[in-house]
Formats: sequence, C-alpha cells, structure tokens
Amino acid sequence: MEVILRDKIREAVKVLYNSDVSDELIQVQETKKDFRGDFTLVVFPLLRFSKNTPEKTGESIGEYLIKNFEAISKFNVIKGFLNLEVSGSWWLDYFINTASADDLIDKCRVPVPGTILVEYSSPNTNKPLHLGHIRNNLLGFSIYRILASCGHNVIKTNIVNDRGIHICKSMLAWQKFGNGETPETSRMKGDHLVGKYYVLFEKECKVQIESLLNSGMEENDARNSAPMMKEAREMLLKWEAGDREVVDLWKKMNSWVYAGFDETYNKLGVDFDKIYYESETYKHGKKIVQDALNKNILYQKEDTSIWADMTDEGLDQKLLLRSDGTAVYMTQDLGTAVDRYNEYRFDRNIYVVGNEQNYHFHVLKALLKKMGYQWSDGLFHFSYGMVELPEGKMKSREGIVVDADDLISEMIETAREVSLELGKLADFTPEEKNEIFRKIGLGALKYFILKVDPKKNMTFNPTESIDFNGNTGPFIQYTYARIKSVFRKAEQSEINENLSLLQGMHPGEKEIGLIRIFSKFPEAMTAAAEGYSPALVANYCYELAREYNQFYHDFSILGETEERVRNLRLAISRVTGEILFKGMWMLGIEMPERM
RNA sequence: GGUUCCGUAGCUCAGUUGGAUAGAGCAACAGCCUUCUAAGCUGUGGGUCGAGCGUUCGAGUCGCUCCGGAAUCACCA
Repeated sequence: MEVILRDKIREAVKVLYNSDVSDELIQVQETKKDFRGDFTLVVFPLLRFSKNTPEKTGESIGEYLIKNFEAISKFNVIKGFLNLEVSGSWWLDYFINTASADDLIDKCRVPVPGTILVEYSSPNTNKPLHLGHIRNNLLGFSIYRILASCGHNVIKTNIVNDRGIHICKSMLAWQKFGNGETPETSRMKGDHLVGKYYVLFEKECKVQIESLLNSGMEENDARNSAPMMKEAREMLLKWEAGDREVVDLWKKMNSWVYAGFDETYNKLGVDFDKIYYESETYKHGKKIVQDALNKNILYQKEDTSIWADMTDEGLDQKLLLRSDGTAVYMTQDLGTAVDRYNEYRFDRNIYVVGNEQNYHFHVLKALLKKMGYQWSDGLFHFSYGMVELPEGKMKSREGIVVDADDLISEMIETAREVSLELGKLADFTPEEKNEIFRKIGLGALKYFILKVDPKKNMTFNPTESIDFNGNTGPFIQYTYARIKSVFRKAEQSEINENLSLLQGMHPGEKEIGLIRIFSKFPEAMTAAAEGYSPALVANYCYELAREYNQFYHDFSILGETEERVRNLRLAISRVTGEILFKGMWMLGIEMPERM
C-alpha cells in the first residue's frame, strides 16, 4: 500500500508543481492514533516545490489523491500533516487477496535465496548452560527460522569449545576429589557434574593462591605458580601430546557434558545441522597460520610466537600461535571459518556471540581478508547484549549464575501453579496438562528474552518471576487459545467460514484496524530478517494480540446474526490466529490449543 | 588511558530514514464475568527522554562537550 501511495504522491507533485521529487522527500508514515486517517504525508519537505503554506500544499495534494487514487476516500490537514484515509473497501479487497498468514509470508520471499550459516550456542564443556546461553540459543534459533521463512537456505551450526585449560581444570578436580563419581552414581546431569568440579577447582585454587599471596608473592606469580594451576597446565600439555589416560578421561567427561547439553537443547527446542569441535578445527587453524607466515602475511617474534600486524586497519598486534606452538582462540576460529567455507560456500556466515567479543570478530574478519579470503565479507557478527542480574554481571566462576535447567523447570512450575489456580483444564489428562504447562512456561521465558532488542543488555531479576500478564508470551498464547476456542464452538454449531460472502461489504472500524495490522506483518518480518531482530516479530505479535483482544471483547463473533459480518469476523479471527502462530513459531514458541 | 556500546515513567521495555500531544506492560488505584476462555477489557495517576550546547521549519533520534554505567584492549575463551 505504502509503495503505491508514494508513487501517487510523486505523481501529484509532478502534476501540481511540475517537479520531480526524490524518494526521501516523500515521507509517508502511519497516522498517529489521536488523528483520523491511515497514512500521513509530512508535507514540509515538499514546500520548496509548492511554494505555498503547509496547509494549502496538503489540501492540494489531498484533493489530487481523492480524484486520482480510488483507495483514498478522505483526507484532513493538520498543520503540516496530510492525513489520508484509505477506504474500507480497499482494505477489504486487500484482505480478500491475502486472507492467510502464508499469503503474507510469501511477500517476504527474497528473490535470490542465499546460503547462510548461523553459528550459535558455542558452549564450553566445563560447565552447564546458563541464562546467557539461553539468550544466545533463542536468538540463534529464531534468526534461523526468520531467515528460512524468507526463503534462504539456512544451516544451523554449533562450535563446541571442547579443548583447553578450562576442561583440564574440571578433569583435574575430578581426579583429585571425585572418587570415581559419575552421572549415574551421583544422579546428576553430566554437565552439572562436570561444572561442580570446575567450581571446586576454582575454589581450591583460590585457597592456594591466597596462601601464596600471604607469603608475599606478587598476584600474577601467585596465580601462575599455584600447584593446582601448574597441574592443570601439565594436563593440557599431556592432552595435546595425546596422552592416553588424559585423552580417555577427556572423552569420558565430555561425553557426560554432551548428554547434559542435549537434554537442555531438547527442552529449549533448539537443534543443529552441523556441530564443529574446536579439538578438530584448531589443527587446521595452526596450518593456516603457518601458511600465512610462509607468505609473509604474518611475522614471527624471536621467541617463535606468531603474530599478525593489524595496525594498518587501526587494530593491534594479534597473537595467533603461542611460543610453545599451541593455539589460541583466534587460531581455531580461523580454522573453523575456512572449514565452513570449504564445506558450504556460504554467502553469509553469522556468528551469534555476545558483544563482549566485538573486537575479536572485528579482527577475525579483517584477518581473513588480509590472508586473501575474499569471502570474509560474508562474515557477520550478530552481537547481542549481556543478560545481567540486578546486582550486575553473572559470574560463572563464582557460581553466581542463573542455571538454564533450573530456570526452565521453575518457569514450567510457575505455569503449572498459575494454570491450576485458574482451573480451566479440568478435563485434561495429566500428560496433556503437563504439555500445556511446558508450552506456557517456555513461552513466557522465550518471549521475555526475545522481545528485547538483541543489541541491548537486559536485566533479569530472579526473585520476581517472569510475568504471565500483559506483554508476555502467555498473553499471546492465550489470545491464540481463545481463537481456537471460537472455532471449536463454530464447528459444533456447524458454522463455516465463507470468504465469497465478503465481496462488497463494509467492514467496521475495528475490523479494518485488524486488517491494517495484518498488512504490517510482512514489513515486521522483513525488518526482523534484515536487522537481525526477533524482537520486531515479538512486538508485532503483541500489537496484533492486543488489538484482537479488544475486538474480541467489544464484538460477538459467533453471536453475530448477520451472516456476512459473522463471516468477516471469523475470517479475521482465523488470520489473526494464523499470524500469531507463525510469528511465535519464528521465535520458537509453541502455541497451546487450550489453556 | 585508547576504542566501542548504553542512559526513555518507581521497575522491565517499545519508539522505523529526524515529524504532530514520547508509548506499552508490571506495580498502585477505580470499574467490567448469566455471553465466543477475566492469563482478558476499560479508566486514573505517573516523564526536564542523564546534563548542556549546536544543526534544523522540526531532535528521544544527528553532531560536539560533560556526567553516569558497561564491554574490550591477554601467550584467557
């Protein structure tokens, strides 16, 4: 609509003032609620052509549009704003032509689909997932669904950081204090069990460091010469050397962690098409660094460490291989990126990683470019903000975290309590009820996180549980459940929807309001895809649900006696339900039929 | 210290390329269930958009300065 309208306005200026206007001067926006109209043209930028007052200019363009554009039925001018009303019949035609969520989604299809890799989750194998990972997983999975809905070929990948000093810490503590404990004997989830020993390591190590500090040692030295720390480093060297005992332990403990992660991923409803392991990709990374050194793209210091000089990019010197030849974080990311390109020839490679690593990805992209990989232009760091607690950042070393599994359980439990209190599910089996509680609890959690602009940091207060009223997941689920309920009743009364009856009728204001919101669905989706922001879809769905609830409150659907009106209301209800379903689907949120 | 990001109602968040009187929810208060689900709907109160200067017909939005907060600048990941 907006596109056609802009063309017509351009035409009006041409005819009235004999001037060609560029696109940015035609400022069309939605009319504010307090004023009458659907779209508003800001006329200030056009005054230079009309050489007239804002009011007169608005009047002239308004009159032209009435005469020459049948969709516009009325207009009014307030100060420099030309408010245009689109006729009900135009909206009705629009609705008849796009009377399903799929029709609307089709408008988002990109003309040329790309191959897009989305990397998300990227856990370390020394501790369980926490709230920060939840945000990461939800964002990654959602952006996958949004891009896929636009027609792209999207591949979900995960890079598991399974090697390094951190896992050695857990392994060492387990060797020392574990007494052979396993997930089976301890009845702990594997990732939690390993995490327990990681925390134990840090605790013991801290004691050792403090005693060294008390004996007068400098902090850095103390940190490095704590006996536990030394042992962990020795273990890492053994691991790199392929020491059988260490490698076996590593495999065993990692397998515990993976089983735990799989469970959490399952509960969250996310999955992956391809999983990379850093224990494999870092080798390739080393080779890439060596090759680049041979081509003099990198340089070597006297201590044999290898560096990249990025100062011409306004960046720093960057270490790529330690003096002992071992790899660093950047090394394995280079390897992973090249591996991925060789495997998929992607157009875009999206890294869903927190904004604390902005610098890292800036360097990674520039470095690949420097090494001659032109496709590094396709690398995109989907940088999202931290989840903070009211007291500040989460600190996993100190155990100040909101654990993912705990949070999910608590949300489902809260959903159960709220649902039972409302007591609407009396005739369901226990299994069916649990399924509904699960959908609602997770819906609340996911929506709470995804409705926030990904770029921004967000605060999570564990003591105030996540709401189920207002701008929340359950509110939207509830709206959907109501619509489903209407259709169940309709079926019982043998009332069917008949679109052909709609031709030529006059929709009411509230109905037009909903159709207008329908028409914004493709824009919201496209903006979400282009701006990497599931929040836009979330907020769109909220707006639609709110508007529908008002409509639902003010008008009877099945009780309407005039058949055509009832039909329109049924059709509008159906499309609302479809859009909410699809929109929430893009956020990875499931919808209960009843709640 | 260098670089980057953020400051909107008591709290959590929206606010399109600069446009009209800055919006929602929560919390508080007052109403609405004999009706298609009240997890809903309606209303009231609540703001120096961190501060100042500038650009502009017009600034929460753009620029500069300052204040406050965060991230990063590791032979950590």
